[in-house]
Amino acid sequence: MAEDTAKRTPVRRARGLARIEAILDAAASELADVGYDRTTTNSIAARAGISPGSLYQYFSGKEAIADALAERYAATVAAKQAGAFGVTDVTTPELSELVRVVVDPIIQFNVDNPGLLALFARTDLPERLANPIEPVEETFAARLREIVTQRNPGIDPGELARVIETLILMFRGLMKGISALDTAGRERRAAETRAAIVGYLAHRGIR
Amino acid sequence: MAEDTAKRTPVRRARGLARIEAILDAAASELADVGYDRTTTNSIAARAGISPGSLYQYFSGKEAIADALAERYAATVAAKQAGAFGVTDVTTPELSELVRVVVDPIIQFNVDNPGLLALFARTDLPERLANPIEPVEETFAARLREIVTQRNPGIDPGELARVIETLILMFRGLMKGISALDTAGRERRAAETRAAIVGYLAHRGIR
Amino acid sequence: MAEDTAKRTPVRRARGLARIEAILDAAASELADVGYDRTTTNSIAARAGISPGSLYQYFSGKEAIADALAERYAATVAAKQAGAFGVTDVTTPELSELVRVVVDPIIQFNVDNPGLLALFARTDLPERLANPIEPVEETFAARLREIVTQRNPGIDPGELARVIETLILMFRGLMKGISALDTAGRERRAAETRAAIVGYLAHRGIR
Amino acid sequence: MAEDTAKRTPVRRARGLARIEAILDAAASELADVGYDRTTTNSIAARAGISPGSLYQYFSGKEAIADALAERYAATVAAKQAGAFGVTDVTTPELSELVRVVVDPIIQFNVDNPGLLALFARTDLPERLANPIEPVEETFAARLREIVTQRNPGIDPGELARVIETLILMFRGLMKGISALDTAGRERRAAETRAAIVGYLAHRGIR
DNA sequence: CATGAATGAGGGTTCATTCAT
DNA sequence: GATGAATGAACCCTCATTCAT
Repeated sequence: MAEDTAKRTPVRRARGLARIEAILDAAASELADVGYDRTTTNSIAARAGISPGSLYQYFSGKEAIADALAERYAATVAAKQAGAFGVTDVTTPELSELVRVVVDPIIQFNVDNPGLLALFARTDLPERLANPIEPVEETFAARLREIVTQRNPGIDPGELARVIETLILMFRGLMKGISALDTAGRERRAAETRAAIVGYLAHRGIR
Repeated sequence: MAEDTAKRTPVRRARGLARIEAILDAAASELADVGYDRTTTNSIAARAGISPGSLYQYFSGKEAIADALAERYAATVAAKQAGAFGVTDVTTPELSELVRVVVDPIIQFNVDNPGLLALFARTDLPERLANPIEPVEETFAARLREIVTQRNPGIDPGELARVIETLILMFRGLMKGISALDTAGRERRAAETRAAIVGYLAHRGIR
Repeated sequence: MAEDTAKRTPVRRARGLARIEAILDAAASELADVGYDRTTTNSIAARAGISPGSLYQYFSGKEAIADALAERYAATVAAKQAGAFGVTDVTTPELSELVRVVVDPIIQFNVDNPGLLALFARTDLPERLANPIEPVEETFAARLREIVTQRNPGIDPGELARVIETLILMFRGLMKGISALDTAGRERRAAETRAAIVGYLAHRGIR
Repeated sequence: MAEDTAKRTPVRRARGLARIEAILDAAASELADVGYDRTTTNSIAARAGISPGSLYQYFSGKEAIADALAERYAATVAAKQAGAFGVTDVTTPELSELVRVVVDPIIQFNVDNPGLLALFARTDLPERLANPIEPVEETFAARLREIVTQRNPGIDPGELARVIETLILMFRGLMKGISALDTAGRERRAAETRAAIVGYLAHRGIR
């Protein structure tokens, strides 16, 4: 996508990157507002302040925009995770404290990026094709897997997989509409989300 | 839409009702397969074995079909709930036992009606308009509210509302894709769902 | 394409067939006027007096229209050939007389169907895919092959193939723009076409 | 377009001319590959190694490129013809020998310039506008006219015109796809082309 | 009532051409 | 001059809805 970017003048490259970001921002907004199917390339272009044709200068089509947005989400999450996790002692803290540290940034990310959930809700993908948004959650899932394994050394791999999947599904559900809430509402939702996760894990005997 | 149904001959009315059911069945299948946006009125008609024109004899449009399907789901759930709940002692059982009795029929309903979730996932609705599917969950929510109130008499109404909402959202997330699983997979998912609900409630101090 | 046509009422079927003919007529006109690439589905629809959407009731797309038109040409040519050839003694007549009898109907067909040539001139087909119009010429080529073989029993198959190909290519070239000529011009062009064919064959030693 | 070329420095002019040649080369290749309609100005620019904007520095548009290419073909053909014809005695040789000497360079030119035929095949021109490629053939036609007149002094002008036109049309048809053939195939095609021309002329009573 | 052909606005996308840099 | 991003009209096609039969 950006292999020969270096050949261009810095100013051009900068403008191109800004355009790409603007398009992805516009796409994210549209996704949040009307979902994937009703997000049109023309509406993305309009929202990004460019013409329909220009959009195709940067992306090969609607799907490519979704892919790039998914990638951008994944990169941002990875960066956020690195920051939040890197400094944290994983084995010592209480479960509820750990959940707060690990989960809160993810919640915040969902609040900040209401388009994210729309990508998970895509209904136009044949079953056999992975939804390109999956890597976003995989970043999260991988970290969870690591933490749970470190704290529960003997855990059965199949059980681990089930637990992670359950956490992801619960989490997705609980993030629904969180961006539309006011600050107090979001904090309440975040508290319930933490409670649900801690409660589930505790009940499951996972520390 | 059906106000003057009584004027028609019984046989006509019966045929009309059968047609309506066929249309709703077809719509549910399509919804399950491709989601709301990609469900076309023509495909519904084809699946129902009627012509596109006939479909509009019974429904004023695509939206009206979704509404009617939501209503039908609500009615079915209400009926099922009545049956499953009516005979049950609500205050005595262990939480985990109660959850099994209350939640399992709902899980089964989701398994049997994969179109249901597609209605919750609609992205084409302006925020201010309630999703017509909500009544389905309201049926469930009302019963949950009743049970929780009976078992936890002094509970704060605001807290109650938050708990119910959280349960609903978790539940929705956990039902995602359950119809596509095999029997063993469904049972595992059901077990995790129960664990999540029980764990959340227990952690919340709700019995 | 028309497998279950019989199920429809006769009047509907008749109208459908008329529409198909109208679309093919319109397509042929457009092809003759502006060529394949510049023939648009919308212009075909407009010329056929229908809406763009209606066109797709009868054909799956632009390519399918070209295919159907090619088929219709092939069928018409086959019918014409049968009539002109069936009653003719092939071995006895002078070459020039035979050419007149065999070639004139083909010339007339090209005059009557200026869209035909546009199909041969398509530039959008990957080499490996046969142009769907080929069968039209194949009908002609097959008859030529038969005649030449009967009159020149010992002819080498490779030479035969080369001769037929050459005749076809010459012929295509000579039909260019014939529809735009007036009656006298057409007759002159036909005369030259016959002369070219007879001359080539005679020079080649083929009787 | 190039009126004030003289004002520029020689080096600039030279670079400009090189650019023009590069653009015409690129256009010819594209024409050969995909035909006129599917040849895009952007693909020409890319193939010429310049930007789309630069292309418009040298040509006012797609049509102008086709015109210039036609002119270049015409000039090249004229030069080639001069060379091949200048040294030849036109009245003495056998017809078949003369045809070989006159026609072979033209065939070779078509082999070497597969884009040429694509210009003749343009379908986007209103009837009233002459195809700008015609001058190419006119060069050829003029020489043919001259030769035929010299060898057949009393020929009727109308008949002469008809013969020349017929030769051109046959020839065009026979050049179709010749570039795609291997060496042996090309020689066979050339032989048939000569046979067709000789045969036609002989049958027509033209020596 | 049922039918299914007809409609036409709008979707994703391309490309000849323009213009700020 | 050269660049290549930007433009927007037009392309092929879909689908919710209507209407003549």
